[in-house]
Amino acid sequence: MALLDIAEVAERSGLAPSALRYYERRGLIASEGRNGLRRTFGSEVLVRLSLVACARASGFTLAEIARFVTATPDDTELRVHLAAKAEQLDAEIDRLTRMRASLRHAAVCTRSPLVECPEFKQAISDAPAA
Amino acid sequence: MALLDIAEVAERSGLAPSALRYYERRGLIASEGRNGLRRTFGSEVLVRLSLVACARASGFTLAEIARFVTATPDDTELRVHLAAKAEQLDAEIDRLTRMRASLRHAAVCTRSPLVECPEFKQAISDAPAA
DNA sequence: CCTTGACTTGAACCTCGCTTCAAGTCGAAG
DNA sequence: CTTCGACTTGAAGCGAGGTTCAAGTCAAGG
Repeated sequence: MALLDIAEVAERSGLAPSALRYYERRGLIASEGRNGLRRTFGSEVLVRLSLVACARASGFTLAEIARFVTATPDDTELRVHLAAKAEQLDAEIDRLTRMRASLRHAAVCTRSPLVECPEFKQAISDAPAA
Repeated sequence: MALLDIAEVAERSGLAPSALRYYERRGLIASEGRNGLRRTFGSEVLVRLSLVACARASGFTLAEIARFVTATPDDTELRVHLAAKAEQLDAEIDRLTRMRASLRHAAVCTRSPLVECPEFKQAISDAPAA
């Protein structure tokens, strides 16, 4: 099993070396050891980084992700947090779906200014919490 | 038509006065005039702030929002941008939907650590761009 | 008129997620 | 052995989205 150095991990993950060091500092990833001063990583770090990317894209902060990657099944507090986060994602999916509809309308609308269009406003404001 | 002062707008919008001043500076909102030095706003600023909140929650930057709130139908470049943004929202909705499924699974999973669960990984990695 | 509360301003500050910089280290290759 | 490229470190910096602070202003009320 070949260890990867930071440049390789960076190349294959699409992240900057500086970001990898930052992530290590924040506890999201860990190197396996050192070759001199240089970090060496197992190939599973790539899977970890893929998860990090996905979570970030879903609105998790790095602190949340760091918390999550070390989680074990008996971590009840985290489970509650995850369930709550899933609820948040429900709301966000709703919101994005509506905003997408508004944007699609705005892309063809003839009203001036666009944001005063009743149809646009309607799509935006179909919110339970107005 | 009663003009609102910044404290009232802040109260009713849930934003800090400092945020309102910041938004004004960035061109997202405008006061109607001044009472002495104090800003006075028309009640339609509340609708505007609602739109701003919605757009922010959908991933727009303040610069994008400022651009958008002044848009007119002949603004072709912006229309292209809006259509592209709607596509982005498509992808993001997909992503969030998958992440939500992963979180729901993680909330009940018995695997340790949670992120090594194959089912979890599967839900995350059902990505066209892995 | 005076007082006062809440505004104003501009600049410095904060968090987050990074990046850049300067000075130093060191393994690998020749 | 020397050289050198790419790493290391810690600190300072960046942009985004704000917040806080200190000093000043002023309308409204008494």
